[in-house]
Amino acid sequence: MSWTDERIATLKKMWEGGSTASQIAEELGGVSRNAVIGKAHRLGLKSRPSPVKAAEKKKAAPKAKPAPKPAAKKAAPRPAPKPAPAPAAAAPKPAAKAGGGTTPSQPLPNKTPDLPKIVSVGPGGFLRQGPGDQQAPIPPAPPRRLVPAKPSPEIADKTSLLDLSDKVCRWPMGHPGEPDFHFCGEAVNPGFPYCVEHCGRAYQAQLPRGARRPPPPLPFGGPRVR
DNA sequence: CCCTGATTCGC
DNA sequence: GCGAATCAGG
Repeated sequence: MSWTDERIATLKKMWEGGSTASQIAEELGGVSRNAVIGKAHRLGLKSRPSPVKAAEKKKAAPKAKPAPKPAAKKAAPRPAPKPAPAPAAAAPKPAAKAGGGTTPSQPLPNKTPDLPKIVSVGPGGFLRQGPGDQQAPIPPAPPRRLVPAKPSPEIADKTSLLDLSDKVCRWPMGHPGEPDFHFCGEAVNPGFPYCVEHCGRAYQAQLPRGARRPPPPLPFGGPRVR
């Protein structure tokens, strides 16, 4: 397998999107995890949130030891300070985006007006919720599943790879290389590469290793059928 | 052991 | 440039 333009683009997108090298390799197909990593480095992409060096514990605890930070053993001075945006995710704006397929049969008691059941706060500043209320509070939109609202008119107004900027959501829709592949294009959640809705999908609490569910974690609408 | 990314080095 | 082997860490 050779690194075509599309494959490189996919690699970049997924790498920046936070996918692991294994997931990227699986999506691309025909390449190993090492190949992805090697290529990523050759492309100039550099270490994003890697579980290995997740020694980032920002806590207001009375820790009198700011860590002396010893020099790296090998010649690899990777100054990845990781600013950590930490936006005020306390008030997720309930964008009443009635995308055609609303379900009016949802009375939504709203007995507890402002009382989000938040268990803890994730690393990126996102709210980590209990298992029961998965994505309930964030998107007010009812359970919608693949709305055929816009079947396949044109790719005219779709956000292509070239239309990406810091202001629009970079969430990929469809598979790269396919005619209708595009990106979300919505206004981004400030400080993040995705819109609010996709931030909710991109930044989820990592479940235990053994209990990962294959279907939801990644974009691209699921694994490609080969 | 599993996983992760980083780096090396022969090709 | 490529990627398997290896390294290093959680």
